[in-house]
Formats: sequence, structure tokens, C-alpha cells
Amino acid sequence: MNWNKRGRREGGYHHGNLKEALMQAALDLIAQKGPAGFTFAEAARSAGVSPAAPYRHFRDRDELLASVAQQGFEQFEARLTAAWDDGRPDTPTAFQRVGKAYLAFARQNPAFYSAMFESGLPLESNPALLVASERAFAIIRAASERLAAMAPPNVPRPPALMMALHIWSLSHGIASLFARGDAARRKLPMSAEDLLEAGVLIYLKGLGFPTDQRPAAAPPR
Amino acid sequence: MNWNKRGRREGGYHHGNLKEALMQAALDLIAQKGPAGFTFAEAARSAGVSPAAPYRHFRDRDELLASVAQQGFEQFEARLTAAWDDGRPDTPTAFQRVGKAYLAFARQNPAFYSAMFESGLPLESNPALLVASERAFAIIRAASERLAAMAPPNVPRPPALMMALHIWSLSHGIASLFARGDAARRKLPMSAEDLLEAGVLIYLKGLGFPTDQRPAAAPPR
DNA sequence: TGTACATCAGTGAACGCGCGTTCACTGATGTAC
DNA sequence: TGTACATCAGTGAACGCGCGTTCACTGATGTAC
Repeated sequence: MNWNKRGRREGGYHHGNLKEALMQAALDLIAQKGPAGFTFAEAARSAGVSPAAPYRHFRDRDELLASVAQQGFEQFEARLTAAWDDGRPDTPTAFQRVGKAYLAFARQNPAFYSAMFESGLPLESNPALLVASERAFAIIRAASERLAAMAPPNVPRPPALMMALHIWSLSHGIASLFARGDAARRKLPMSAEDLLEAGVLIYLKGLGFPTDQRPAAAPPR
Repeated sequence: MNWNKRGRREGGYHHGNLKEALMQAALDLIAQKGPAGFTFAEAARSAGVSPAAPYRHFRDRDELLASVAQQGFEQFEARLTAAWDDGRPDTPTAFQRVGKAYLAFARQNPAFYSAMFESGLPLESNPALLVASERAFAIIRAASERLAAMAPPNVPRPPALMMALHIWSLSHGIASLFARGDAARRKLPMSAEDLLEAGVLIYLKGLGFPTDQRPAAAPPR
């Protein structure tokens, strides 16, 4: 196969890697000009193929965009999973790390982020996209389950799903407003990470968790 | 002036209301097809004028989009102000009502919402837009100030700016994920309003506010 | 191991279309006197 | 009150352009035997 690292073919008739190359091209174009600013034809051009070639791999522009968004969710899930690290070294530390990973992803992958959350793709008509998105959320939910299980005995055990939705929403709001990687980012008198960490700490305190989140013993499996 | 309620002129040479009519047309088109899916030419057509007419009022498509976003922020501010109602009948009630108004705006005005937050307009190059956006945020901030002033004497008084940023982010996250008025809305096993209210209550509890937020006396002016 | 052949993944030319933009123009409106 | 005139806010025709899409085609690849 004669294609190089950038996904540009070098001379052969067959590209060999066109689907990936088109998605990468779309991503680059989204990064430059927003989700609105990429066209099928331009993606083909920047992958070095004729304008008819993409039709072998995607029905239309929207299908390409949906593939990009789906790949984004998969990478997002992988990042969250890595950040969670199955709750090591302790649940509260790992929990906060997941939130940081959320912000880091938004900051480092603005094109993915807007394809995933701001491209207007309807989730109903993209079941694969919905599944990928739910898998990413499942990481936050699993982390919340583990944290909820750690609630002190004297307080009512918080519903993990609600916790997860609150944390997701807070992270998403901060990411969208203050930690986005593009020109629409709003200025903030502190780091987005600090804002999120403080918010999560206050929220957990409100649920009855002790202020010092470091447990004496290892968290329950 | 011979133009009717829909902003369509009825026969005269001069439209008389074209600027407003173009913004309304853009809003309708955004509602139908997302911020990406409207063109200068189409806005002109649906306002009933020639494709050259918009140039008398807007330099280009982006300037029209920015005007729409700015008008959106102004209406948003008005809604938040009305919801806040200067803290009546009491600060905590009014505070929660502001959050609800955030969600209601997102739900009822998806076109404005996406023009304001998801159109990728850089805030740096649109000072008027930034100002309009900050005015809307100022309502949340003023409400937070008043609430922070009500903190019980035995707890450290919370920084109102941080509070405002947390509430804004949480509201924005919930609105963007679960209360949007378009097809990208995610399903939720409860109402977005309930999710937000619960989140705010837990957050305020974490700051040391009493669980029952109704004060015995009227809040301080 | 070679060969014939089916299939895959691309080409490139062509098309109709709508967009953005410019231009000289003109009808309507407002105002100075 | 009338009139002349400047200005405003539109027209409509024209243009070049790039996009989406189709089509018959063809080079490359894989596989049956």
C-alpha cells in the first residue's frame, strides 16, 4: 500500500486508506472553519483523490460527518477510561481526573468536540452515534457508582445516575463555554480545570461526602 | 410603510423593515437547517427582496449571523432579568427561577441558542456580541451576589463570581445536552428542570446554605 | 506456480445549480427654501 | 404650499466559482483452479 502517514497517496491508483484519509481531512477542515465549513469535494481534494471517490465510502456529507463524530466519541471514551483508570489510586482522585480529561479532550480536539456536540446531527437517526455517545457517558456513570458507594454511612446514599448527569453537565458546560479549543472560548479569571474541580468538590460536599476526599483505606471494589 | 407582520413587503419599492426581516429569515432558516444551513441569498429570497438588497444592511453572512446572535443575547438577558425579578419573592426562589429560564430559553429558541453558543463566531472580533453576552451573564452574577450575601454566619461567605460561573456552567451543560430545542437533544429519565434544580440545591448545600432555602425574613436588599 | 477472471476502488469529464458579489440603474422619501 | 434636489434603499442582470452528483471507464487486487 503506497500511502504515507498523512493519508495522502503517493502514486498508486488505489489509495488503500481513503476512508480514514477522508475523515482526517474532514477533521482538519472542521478545525479550520467549523463544522459548517467543510465540503465533500474539499475533503476529496485534500485527500488527493477525485471528487467522485468519496462516494465509494460515504453516501453523503452527513454520513462522513457522523463517522467523524462517532470516532470522536470512541476516542473520547478511551480518554475517559484511561483517566478513570479503574479508580486508582483512589476513587475521589480518579473521579476528579475524569473531569479533567473531559476538559482536556474539548481543548485538544475542538474539531471532534464540535462534530460530536454542535454539528446538529440528530441522534435518533444515527443509532451507532448514540451508542458511541452512551458508552462515553457510561464511564462517568461507572465512576459515579463507585463514588456513590463510598458515601459515609450517616448520609443517604446518593443516586449514582443523577450524580453522573450532574457531573457530566457541569463538565460539559465548562468545556463548552471556557475550555473549548477554538475562537469561541470565553475568558475566565481562573483555569477551567480549577473551576471544575472546585465545583465538583462543593457538589460532593453537598451530597454529604467529607471535604477531604482522600480515604484512609483503599476504596471498596 | 407597506410591510406586514411577517416582514414581507406588499408592493412598494422600499421594504422599510428589511434589516429586521433578514434577521427573522435567518432565524427561521437556522431553525430549519442549523446555523450552517442558511445563506445570504436564501435569506434575501425569503424576505422577498433581490439578492443584492442585503448588502445595504450587512457586509456579509457573518455580520448577519452576529446580529442574530446579539439579538439573541439581548432577549436572553431580558428573560433572565424577568425571571430574577429582583429577587422576589425571596432570593432562593428567584435564583432557581433564573436557572429554569435558562433552560426555557434554550428549549424555546433553538435557533437563537445555536447562533449564540454554537455558531463558532469568535468573540474577540465581535465586541458588541461579547458585551451582550456579558450582560446576560451579569444577571446570573447579580443573583449569585445576593444569594452569597445570605450565607449563614457560621460558614465562609462563598465567592459570588465562582458561584455564578458554576451555576452558569451547570445550566449551560444541561441546556446543551438535555434541553435543546432541536433534534440533537438527548433523552433524560427526568425533566431537565428537575435535574437542574436538584443540582443547584446540592451545590448550595455544599456551600453551607441550609437545605430549606426559604428564609424566615425577607432577604436583605 | 500461472493464468483467467471477478471484484474493488479509483478516474476524469461533464452537468445543472445556487451562491456571493458587483454594477449601473431607479423608485421613494425627506428636506431646504 | 410647491418644487428641486440629495439621499436612501431597493432592482435585476450578469459573472465566475465551487459544489454535488452521475457516468462509463479502468487500473489494481485477490482468488479459484
